Amino acid sequence: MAATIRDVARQAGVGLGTVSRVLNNSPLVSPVTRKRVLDAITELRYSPSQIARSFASGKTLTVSAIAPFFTRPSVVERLRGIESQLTASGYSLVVFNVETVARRDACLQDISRHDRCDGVLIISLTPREDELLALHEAGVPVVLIDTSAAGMHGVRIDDVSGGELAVRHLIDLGHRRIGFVGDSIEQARAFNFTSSRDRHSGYRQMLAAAGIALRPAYQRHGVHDRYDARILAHELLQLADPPTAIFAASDTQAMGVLEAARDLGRRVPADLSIIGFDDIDVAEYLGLTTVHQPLFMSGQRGAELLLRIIGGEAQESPSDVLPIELVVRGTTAPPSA
Amino acid sequence: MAATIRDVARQAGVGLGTVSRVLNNSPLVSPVTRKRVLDAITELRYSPSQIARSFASGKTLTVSAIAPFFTRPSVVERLRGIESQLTASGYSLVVFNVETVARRDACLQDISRHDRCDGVLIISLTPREDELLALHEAGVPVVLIDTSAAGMHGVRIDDVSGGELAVRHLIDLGHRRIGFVGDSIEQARAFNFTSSRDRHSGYRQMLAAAGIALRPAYQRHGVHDRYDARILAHELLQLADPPTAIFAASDTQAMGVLEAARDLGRRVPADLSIIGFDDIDVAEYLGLTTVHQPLFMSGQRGAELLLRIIGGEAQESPSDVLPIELVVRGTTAPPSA
DNA sequence: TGACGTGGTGGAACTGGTTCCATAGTAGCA
DNA sequence: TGCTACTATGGAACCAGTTCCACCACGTCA
Repeated sequence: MAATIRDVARQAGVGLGTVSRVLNNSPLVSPVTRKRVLDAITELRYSPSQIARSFASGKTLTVSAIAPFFTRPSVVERLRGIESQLTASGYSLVVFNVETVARRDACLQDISRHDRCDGVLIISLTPREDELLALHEAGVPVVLIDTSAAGMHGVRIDDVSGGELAVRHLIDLGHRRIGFVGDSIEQARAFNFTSSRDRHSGYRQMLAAAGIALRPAYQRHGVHDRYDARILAHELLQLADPPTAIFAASDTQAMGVLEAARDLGRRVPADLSIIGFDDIDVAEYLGLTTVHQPLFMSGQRGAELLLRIIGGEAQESPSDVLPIELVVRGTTAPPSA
Repeated sequence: MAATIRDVARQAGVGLGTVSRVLNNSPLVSPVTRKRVLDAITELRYSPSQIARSFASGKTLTVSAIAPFFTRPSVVERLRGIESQLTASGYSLVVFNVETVARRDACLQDISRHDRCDGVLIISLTPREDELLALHEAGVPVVLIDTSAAGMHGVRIDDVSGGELAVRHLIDLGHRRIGFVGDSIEQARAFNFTSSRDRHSGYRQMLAAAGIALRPAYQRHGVHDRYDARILAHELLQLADPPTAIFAASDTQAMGVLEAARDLGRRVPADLSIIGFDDIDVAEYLGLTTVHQPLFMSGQRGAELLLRIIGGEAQESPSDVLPIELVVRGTTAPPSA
């Protein structure tokens, strides 16, 4: 059917190796021969088979990304960063969406067996001990984004500091009664998510540093979405002694808190201050005060790092920590009276 | 290094073909032999090379999706539908993000040459005549999502009817001065987007049907994002005789219109009614009246259709039209006075 | 003049599966 | 008992590239 490299060789009156050399831009071809080959390629409308190429060379020019909940704006933004970096380097991106624990485990196991990609990017999911071992044994280059693990390369932020940053902002404004809304502990454990957990640590540490007692009733955990966050915030706001400020572990959850405030007629920020985390696209639209993290860049850097590892460049610093920044908008203010 | 099928054959004391048959669940293997082979596989920790498999069989078990502006919530939702359907069928998804016209053209050209995937899903981008020809010639199965083209399979909605539906709602409420904010005509032409154009047609037809004269000043076009939509809405609202209602060609653009109303102190819906299109996730959050289209399902159906085509099942009906629905929320009301 | 190096070239061997043909074994049947 | 038919099996050929070794021609240098 389609022309093969042998057809081209015959047509051009040269050997197989020469055509291969032309295809791979080897300098060891004389200009005259090169032209003859190129002419034959054009004439036969030849296009090399990528699969045969991968098969013979062992390189697939493909990278996999494993991402939980693909629809979360923060994840999408990271994927966009990954895609931009990969296509710039001629690599393709295969995407795996993880929405259940079973699939999470299946994906992480599969990597170790697949030879379908040259490397893997794992977003927000932290491999467990046994999985780390399997990955190491399989020898597949892996870069973690938004997490880290012993002996693994990664690109992340300091979530504990981020939590501290958010809570310090609230304390600086004069708040003492500060609530927290974050991910369900069971879900986080099942998927092995760490960001909400770490931001929560930051929350606790900063309160402790300010001499504010921790109140268990002020700390709520639920599924990472607007709906659960809204319910949790309802609970917080209906306490006898409700918080005057709430730190949500993500902007998505902050949106749920905003809804709850609206439901209960609390004015934001007059009656209630709200701060989120991530600085996703709609945060600006909603005027949400939040902690900005470079999402697009995390994907870009992660992909770049992975490609360097694939290319055989040894990386001294295993983990890249990106800067975060407080973005004050309209949902935080000093507590009223 | 890793065990090959020949190692397994030797270990199990059987022939190559038998191992291959076991791997492919052929019934032509006796239970005893099958067990021997499976034991050898376990013992050698053998895992078949996917690439070699693709190479030999010509099937890649991979599907490509070409999507413009990956970050748009509507596109993400479609991709999620695609991914869910594909993984359920054991296929992988390679994603190509298109953000420039050059990349659009490159992607569409590449498909015809690549043998890297078994089929292609194209989201929102309509191939041109010459591209259609090339695709046809290449013989790659293609399914279009959110568009259609002569002789191509597709999954879409009726955007003209959608535009009519939105505008009829406004007319029914008593509006006569109705503005439109949609995609820039140049950009739409360059990418060959059609949805905003068709929704605009629906707008014009419904106004004509209601005997309302078209006013060029009421129809504005800009880049498909919040920022441009905000500026365009500003222009509309500052006309001497401003519209009492605005139909935005997408929810994203409706968000820009909402911002403009806020900027200028117009109350929504008292002073200004706003209707969007798509019913993306935040539309509910914002209480935006809009035209709902089944985004997730469009991806799912498109992938399903593509897999059937790849499987060799002839499809009689080339184009699948999904239902749309008016969702009335809080941003539309009768005009005041 | 002969030894040596080097740029340019051809082609066999190899990658790890699938496919298909040949063949052995065995049951069914007249 | 011999013929047929069908199951179970082995293994060569094949997919389309890359890689590497052998080799030639030609210039350089002692």
